[in-house]
Amino acid sequence: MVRTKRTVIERRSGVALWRQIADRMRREIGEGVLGSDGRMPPEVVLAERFGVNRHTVRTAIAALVQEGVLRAEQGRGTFVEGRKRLAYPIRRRTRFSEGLAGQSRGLAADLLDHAVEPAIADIAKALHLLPGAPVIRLETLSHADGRPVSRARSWFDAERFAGMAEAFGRTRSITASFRELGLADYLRHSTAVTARHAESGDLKDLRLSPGAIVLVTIAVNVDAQGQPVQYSETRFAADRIELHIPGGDDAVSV
Amino acid sequence: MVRTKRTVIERRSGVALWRQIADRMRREIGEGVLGSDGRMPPEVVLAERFGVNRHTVRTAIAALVQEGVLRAEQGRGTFVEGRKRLAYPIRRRTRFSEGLAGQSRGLAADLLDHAVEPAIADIAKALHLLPGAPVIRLETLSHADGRPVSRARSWFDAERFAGMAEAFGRTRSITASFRELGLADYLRHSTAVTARHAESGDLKDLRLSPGAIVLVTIAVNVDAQGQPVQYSETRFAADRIELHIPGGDDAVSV
DNA sequence: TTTAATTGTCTAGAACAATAGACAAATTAT
DNA sequence: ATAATTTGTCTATTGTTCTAGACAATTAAA
Repeated sequence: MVRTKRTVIERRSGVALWRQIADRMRREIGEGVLGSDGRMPPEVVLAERFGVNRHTVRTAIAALVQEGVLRAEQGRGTFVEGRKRLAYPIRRRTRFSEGLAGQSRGLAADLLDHAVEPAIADIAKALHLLPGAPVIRLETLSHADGRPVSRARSWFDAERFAGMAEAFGRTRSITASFRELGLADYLRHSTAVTARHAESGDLKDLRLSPGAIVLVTIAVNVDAQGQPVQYSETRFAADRIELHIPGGDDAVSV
Repeated sequence: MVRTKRTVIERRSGVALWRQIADRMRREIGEGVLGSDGRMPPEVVLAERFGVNRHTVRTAIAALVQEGVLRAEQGRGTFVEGRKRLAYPIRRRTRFSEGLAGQSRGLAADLLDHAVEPAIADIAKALHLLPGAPVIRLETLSHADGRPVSRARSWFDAERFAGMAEAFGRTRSITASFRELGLADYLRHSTAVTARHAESGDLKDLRLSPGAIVLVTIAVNVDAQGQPVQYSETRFAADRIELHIPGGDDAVSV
């Protein structure tokens, strides 16, 4: 990543100074610009650098401490708890754990909720089903290094993948669950990426502070015959994950 | 895009209520949830829905009017000016104008600035040059439908593509400029995507309000022999553009 | 024309954010 | 042991944001 200019803190922008500073420090920590030695500059120095009062910086630091990014010790200083952003490769055939393996430990996925429901238009279309056909919805949360990195909502044809929720709850893996249900392999058909502010539910699950950004991917997986098997919307904590799209093999058109 | 729950407006979050509401309305307008008929609900209704005072909603609307997303007419109502997000496809052969052709008119790219400078480590590495080797830096701004959509910073080997700035200033196209300089074709080698709050420079160029989000892509283009020809960092206005990756993969596949 | 619906403007007070200064408490260096 | 450095706590003041209410101005409908 290349950075040249100095972000100016904006007043009267509807975003409190402490929040702008917190967001910026979080980013710079992720980029290694700040606290690369694990230690943050003293509050007075940061206040000077951002052109604000020391108390304002303290509020920002308190937010990052709350988030688990920083740790403050009286008399000693403030230290970095989090680490650099993980690179998440988006390829035709990539699986969560393979993608992050080697960069992090403690990979895990939790099943938060699941339900069978009628497919709304978007999902029916993506899965090549009739609107209203029963689909299984899975709400999952993925961790790396003990920190939550993504929150996903996936839909599957309830007829073809009847035991999906049960299998995922046990295996904690989509790939493994598919295999149990007779699908040996699958490919990514399409992925749309956008970004927005995290919503309150995601703030909680991903342990973010208000104003934090999520990268959102909308993806469709297909089986070897090109039949859609999974539709999903995933929210990544933008300050913990970076999506990588290698330009390798040619792609199926949309 | 699928949405189930109702985003709660967060108080004491460091983000002013009017800004949270503005951000959310901008997003819902982009998704067609709000103002799909071109008309916004009355202020009183919006205030009720968000659980805030009418004046707070008015501040949010004023920001979106300033941004060009809404237009308010006394006695008549408030109307949508902007339109849905454009899809920007990222493929092996990614071209700006081809990508957005058919979705919008008035495509244009402006050259804001250019310079020859020594390559810093990141860029030298990406372009397979020695650190400090001369590179051309181009600062460009792209529009669609008369609205700015992306702001890019690109680097090229100054030796191989000596006339790049002049050619781009004239042709307003990277593809055309490459062709003039003897490069008939190029491919996308890699793309990294992340997201963050827009910085003050981009706020101005992309005509965004503070707190707005930009999608950032770091891309490397290569020639037919695999030799890197361009390194670029592009910031897209996240509420105007959605990146589309045919045949990618994402996080649910644990 | 009258009425209803809607945006625009004004005033005043309450809640929140930022500044300023002083000093306490803990740690490290001299 | 003493001094310097650094985070933690407290009080007071000022500016910004949010709420509340009233009413004007404009448009469209009855």
